[in-house]
This record gives sequence, structure tokens and C-alpha cells, in this order.
Amino acid sequence: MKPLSDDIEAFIKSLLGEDQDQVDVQRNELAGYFRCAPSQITYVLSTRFTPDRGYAIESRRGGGGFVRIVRLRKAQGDQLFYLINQRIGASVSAQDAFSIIQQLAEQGILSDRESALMQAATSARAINLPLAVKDALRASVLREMLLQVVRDQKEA
Amino acid sequence: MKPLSDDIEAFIKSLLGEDQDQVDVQRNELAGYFRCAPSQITYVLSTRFTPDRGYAIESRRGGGGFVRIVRLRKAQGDQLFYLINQRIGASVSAQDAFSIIQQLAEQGILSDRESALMQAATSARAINLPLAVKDALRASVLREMLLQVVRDQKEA
DNA sequence: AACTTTTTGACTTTTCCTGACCTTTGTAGC
DNA sequence: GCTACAAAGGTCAGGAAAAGTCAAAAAGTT
Repeated sequence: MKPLSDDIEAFIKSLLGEDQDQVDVQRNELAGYFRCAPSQITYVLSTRFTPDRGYAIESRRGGGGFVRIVRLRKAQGDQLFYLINQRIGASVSAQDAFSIIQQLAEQGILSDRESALMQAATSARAINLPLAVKDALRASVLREMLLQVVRDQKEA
Repeated sequence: MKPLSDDIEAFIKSLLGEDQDQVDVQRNELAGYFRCAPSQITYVLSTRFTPDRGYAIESRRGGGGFVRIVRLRKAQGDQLFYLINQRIGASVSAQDAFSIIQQLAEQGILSDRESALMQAATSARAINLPLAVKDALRASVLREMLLQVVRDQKEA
């Protein structure tokens, strides 16, 4: 017996057709449709729609809330994908972040202003935390920004 | 289902055209138009037309009363200075960061891409830390990025 | 048996919306 | 000038509508 999560995954993917790179769903509605706990939808999203599988998730709570699943176009973001999923692992030093950003700027993927902003956000000054966690947090911040770059490229 | 508040927000913004930096509305009339409780208008004003987002509200009660929505256009240097030194203190919530960044984008100080990057860097997803420290770290990250914007403006 | 993946449910947080009650202002009648 | 009433807007607590978190139980796999 195949797990329900596979069905849910397939269903969501079917909502993302050819042209559609983005879809909004309601967690409770989806859970109702599949007769499962709402948190299982969260589980599916967090295990199957991850950046390394080429997806990003955004959401809003409260009345009129939603979960948005965005398919990232791999073709345009090949290098970015590598950076997001391999190069930036669980942890990145300030120096590594610096060179990653610089490289993207040199390639024209980031403007000068954009790269300067990202340097600022990932600098040692900005992320002043205990050694044990700061490189992990930098990884998280940098990854989210790079995911944003990928999303933006998809639009253009 | 999109929340009504979004419609009301959009409607009010449409009243503020290009040249128009100020508009008066009547709370009850607006509530009648949108078929909602008058207090919802207050809700929209107090969540979407805040100083953080670059707006100010004045009002008068009684006969002939009104609510005036004013779009603030502060001198750019002063504005950033205020944000860095006063507004962003030791701690900033994700929502407040969002508002502040959005305001700067609306004023043309940040491009859409730049503001999206900053949103990503200060989002709850990027800064996933214990409650006790996450708003403090967000303040630090946001401040460093704004300082970078100032540096950039000095150059130009 | 040990391990991994799935599934659930209780609890939390965020956002939206309303209704009951309060305060301020204008005005009509004395 | 008062007083009373009407016509605004303000406040606040609370309910409803969403999504998030986390640990533990259940189900598969090796």
C-alpha cells in the first residue's frame, strides 16, 4: 500500500501544469480532500517540496491564509541550485558567503547594489551569534536570498 | 478567498493617485460600501497604513467627521537615519521588517528585487531561532542592510 | 529488532472580522 | 449660553479562520 503522502505529492504536482509554475492551496481544504490531518500536508510539503527538489514554499496564516508552492526552473538557475543545495550546506562562513556572492556579481546575476546588500546581511557584524550557531544561521539567510533570486529569474 | 482587508487597502491606495498625497474618507461610508463593520476600516488603517509603511492617519469625530490618510514622503537621508538609529532598536518582528522594507520600496529607495531580497533575508524562514533571540538578530541583519543602502547613496 | 517514514492530534501563533460600548463634535431648541 | 440629541470616529475583547510546531504513535523496511 503506497503511502498517502505520495498521492498528495502527485496531486499537488498535477496542479502545477505546463505553464503554471506556482499554485496556492489551502492546507485545511487539502487535508479535508484527502481525509488526513492538516499537519500531514505540512509534512508532505516539507519533505517533498524542498529546494533540492526544485521547489520553494511561502505561506500566510490567518483568515484568507494559503500555502504557495513555487516550482523553480532548474534550467536558468543551475548554478544557483548547486549553491543552494550543495555548496551552502548546514553552515557557511562569512568568507565563503562573501566569495559566493562576489562570484554571482561578477557573472552579472546580481547587481552591485544587490550583492552589497547580501554581503551586509551575511557579514560577521550582522550575524553576531555564538560560534555554534552563527554559520548555520548565515547559511539559512543566504539560502533564502538565493532562492529569491531564482524565483525572480523565473519571472523574467 | 482573499481577505476583504486587502481589497479595502487597495481601494484606499487607489484614491491616493500620483500627485495626491492625502485623502479624506468617511469610515461609515467606506464600511457601507464594503458591507463590513466600521471597525474593520479602523483595522485596515491600523495594520496597513502605519508609519512603518509610510503613512499617517488623522481623524475627527462628530458631525462632518473624517479620516485622513496621508502618505509621507520624508527626505531620504533623514528617513534611513531614523530607521537605523531609532526605529530598529534591539529587536524587530518579521512583520515590522516587512513593513519597513515595503515602505522603502514604495518610495523608490529600493528596487523590487532589492526589497524582495531583504524580505527573504529577514523572513521568519530565514531567521529560525528561539524566540528570545530571533527578533534581535533580525534587527541586526536589517540594520546592516540599511547601512549599506546609506553607503550606496553617499557614493552616488 | 532496529530503523526510517508516515500519520495523527494537541497546542500555538497569526490574521481577520464583528459587536458592544465609549468619546468627540456639531447643531437645534430653549 | 446651556442642554439634548445626532452623527461621526475610537477601543477593545473575543471569536473565527487559517497555518505552524512538535512529539508520539503507527506503519513500513532492512
